[in-house]
Amino acid sequence: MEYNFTDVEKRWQQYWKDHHIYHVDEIENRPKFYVLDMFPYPSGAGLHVGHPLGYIASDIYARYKRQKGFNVLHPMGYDAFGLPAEQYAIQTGQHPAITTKQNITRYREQLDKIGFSFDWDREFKTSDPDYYKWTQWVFIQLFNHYYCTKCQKAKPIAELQQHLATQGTNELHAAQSKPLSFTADEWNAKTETEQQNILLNYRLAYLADSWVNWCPKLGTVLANDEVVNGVSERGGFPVERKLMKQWILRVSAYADRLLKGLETVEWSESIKEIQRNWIGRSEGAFIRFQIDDKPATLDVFTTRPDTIFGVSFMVMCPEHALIEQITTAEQKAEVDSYVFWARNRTETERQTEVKKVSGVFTGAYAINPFNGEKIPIWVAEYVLSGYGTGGIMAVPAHDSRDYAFAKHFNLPIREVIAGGDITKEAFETKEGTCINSDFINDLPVKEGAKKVIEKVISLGIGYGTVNYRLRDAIFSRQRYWGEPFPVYYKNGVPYVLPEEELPLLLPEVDKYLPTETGEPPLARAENWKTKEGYPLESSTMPGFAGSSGYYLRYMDPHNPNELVSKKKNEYWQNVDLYVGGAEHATGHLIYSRFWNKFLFDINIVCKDEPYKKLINQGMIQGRTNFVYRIINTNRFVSFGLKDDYEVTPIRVDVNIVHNDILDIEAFKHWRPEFLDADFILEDGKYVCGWEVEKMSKSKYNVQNPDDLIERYGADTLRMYEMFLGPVELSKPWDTNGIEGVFRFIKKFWRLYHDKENNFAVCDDEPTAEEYRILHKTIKKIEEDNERFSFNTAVSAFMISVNELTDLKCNKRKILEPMSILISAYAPHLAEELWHLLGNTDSVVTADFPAFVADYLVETSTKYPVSFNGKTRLQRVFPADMSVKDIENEILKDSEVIKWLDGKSPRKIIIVPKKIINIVI
RNA sequence: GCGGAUGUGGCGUAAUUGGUAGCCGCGCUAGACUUAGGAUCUAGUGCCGAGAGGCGUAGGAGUUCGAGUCUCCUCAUCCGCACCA
Repeated sequence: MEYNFTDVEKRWQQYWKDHHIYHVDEIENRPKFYVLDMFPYPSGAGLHVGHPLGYIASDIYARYKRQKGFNVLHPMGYDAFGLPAEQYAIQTGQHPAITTKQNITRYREQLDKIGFSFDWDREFKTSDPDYYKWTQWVFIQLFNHYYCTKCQKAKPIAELQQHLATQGTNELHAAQSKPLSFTADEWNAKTETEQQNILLNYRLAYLADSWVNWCPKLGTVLANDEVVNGVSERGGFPVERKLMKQWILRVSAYADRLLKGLETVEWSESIKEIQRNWIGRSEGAFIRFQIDDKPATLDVFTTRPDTIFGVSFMVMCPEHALIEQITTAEQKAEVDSYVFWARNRTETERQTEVKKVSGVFTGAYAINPFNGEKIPIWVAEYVLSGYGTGGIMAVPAHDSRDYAFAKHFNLPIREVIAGGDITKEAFETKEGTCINSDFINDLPVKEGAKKVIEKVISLGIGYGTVNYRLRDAIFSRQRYWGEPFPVYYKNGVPYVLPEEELPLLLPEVDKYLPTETGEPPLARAENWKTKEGYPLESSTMPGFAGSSGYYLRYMDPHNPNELVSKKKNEYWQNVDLYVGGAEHATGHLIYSRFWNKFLFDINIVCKDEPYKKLINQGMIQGRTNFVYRIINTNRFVSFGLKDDYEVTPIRVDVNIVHNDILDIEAFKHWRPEFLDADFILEDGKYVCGWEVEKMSKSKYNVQNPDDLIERYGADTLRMYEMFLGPVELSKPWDTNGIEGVFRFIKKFWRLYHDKENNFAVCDDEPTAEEYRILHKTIKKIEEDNERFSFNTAVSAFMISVNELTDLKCNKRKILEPMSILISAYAPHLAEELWHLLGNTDSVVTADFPAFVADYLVETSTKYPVSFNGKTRLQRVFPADMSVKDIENEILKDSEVIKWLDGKSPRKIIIVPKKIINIVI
């Protein structure tokens, strides 16, 4: 009997649990380190081999850091609110809490089998009332704060009220939905309800009518990042635009800080770039255009104020409030029908027909403030309501979209930047010289823009500004399975509940569907109102509510009085290493940063950024196997011969295929229709084809970690997942290679055992060579761990085990440190060996072995000798030999003389301890 | 279209600072052992060539004594964004 991983793994998992080995407390004099995995949504399908990839990497790092003397916080929990459990509840009538609980139990079992070092004492799920109490609490704080644009931080709404009561909107520096203007007297004269409505214009969590992504199939509104290519991210259902009253978070107020903060975090360049694009900062100007013959103005945002003399028409988005006011009687019918058509188009339609030009003339004109020219105002879909002001000044000569529009409707195109050929296409460069532009003629573009902005300011019709693409986040969902808003309505105006009344519990409902009148499911709950009888909000919060600040709660998970205590927050600070998928780049990772910055502003947390270092693990794709059935038969032809027949490829369960060879007997019993199938073989085997696809049940390519653990053990699975390649890289799962790692684990075990599998480690003094191997390994593992290069570390373990096996080394002074080194990777194996070595404590708490450089000092160096850069031979010289001496020696070498072939070297390059290159 | 990343044996990959390209593992070949197996061990395995040797890191050019690594161009693949004014 060799290494019995089943017994060993079970035994130590129990031991770790019984002895609370992974429990962590704050320890004042010990440096902290916080390692966090993006917490999982517990889906019904359980874990497949792709999920633990990141968890294994972070677990290795957490264990390593602990052995290096850090107090490591490494928690786990569940993002438990969400659509799948609710969809399932709608179908079956079963409460989503029950499904969620079952799924979590399954997840936990699977996670436990892999041997993670999570501190489960800190576990929570977002659907626990003790947890969502704090999600609701943060919402109340957001509601009670506004963003001061002058001091660039959140401030209490009471201060804003004070300001309005004494100065009105004068000198007000607040992020707002729309600019308002009134005096203190006007404010004070307003009713309570009127004032509350106005305050919504400034609150960081506010209620507003806005054009939202409405998904009828899911019966809810979605945030921008939840809509992908015009369909819902979950389920892939169509999304429409709809004007609805919704809770919204004023994320846009933090756009600039979210952008700047990226410079302070250690994230991959690609993910920072995705966030930068999503935030989409652009510099330009707001300019107000007077409408001809009307007491109205049209505001535009432009990044190219330098092209103001090239404006030949204006465009408003179909949602623009001004349309009704300025459209002329003659144009009204046409405009109405266009606007109706455009507003009711789905996101998908819009996006697939981007190249199609459409629009309609309003009949109204604006006046160019710089030359008094009358310019026609159009309505067109290509101008978006959510960006800038919803209106643009069109400069067809220097913007390709305006150009296409002008060509289509035969509008004038006027060149104002020299250098292009506007008869062919728009000339969009930002380097160039202004022409046909009055007082900015001959100026470079940048100078021209500056001058125009100065003029705009002096005319009092605008200002230079920065605009962001980042939009406020819709925060309401018309669903059941989420956090209830701690909000009630009085006179139609929202108020938040007092903090003492939290948590506001999710009520029971008879059905998880909207009411007959189209209200969200919570409206079905009996008595869904406050003690005083005011109706409560019936929407719930979105999935990202609970995941935005969860990292904080792990610091102080059971605190009933605070989200996190000041003391514990100051100890744990923020996440040192965050591991998770790159798909959260524009969702969770933005919201979470926003949420944290707000909590920083109100002095709840001590760090401005939540996640210092981020690693995005790659996706593990499935490797699907195919068999080939000859058309109209039950005959299957092997991969290499299939081209001689007309065949249908059929996906086959990867679990009955080994190294692409089909287990024919298993195949016959896989499905009844294959029972009497026959086969055309090559070399007596049926060879399957393969393809890389997403891992999914329907493709029969799912590899379940439990099966692999049963066959090879958790340590093998852990090391194999790391061995596949760099953590960040996406790669197809291929079980074939796992045998190699399995052999390695057994070989490692055999170092400590004799042929009869008796533990046999001796106390002899190791040789210099054995010490060299050990310290080379210590150095390598330490370096690789530090740079998250776990694949190369596994390979380094294999090399040293091969070398120690060759030396038949079974010496304690080598093998004991080796067991510590490998414990982060193969904790069960390491713990067993550690105890066999006579230790009574856990290897988890052992110190990482100290590297001693002396053991690696070489007395001689083997030099590759190359001629014109091509390596020809090798020569050994003492390590301390001078360059001059080496040169003399090498030229006497008979082999070198042979390669010189009678010529004399032009130059000899000798890099000490590296290389000798002879140039002929 | 814009932005980012990647490209190395049959396969997954390695080469940390410009210094012997292919470590480690899979697969494959041959052999040993064996109550035949999806176990273990030994040797070999980038390509061409009998060999000497030649070629070789997507392709092309360049810098350098020396390039997988640096620069420029081209191609391919993946990811993100996409009427963002």
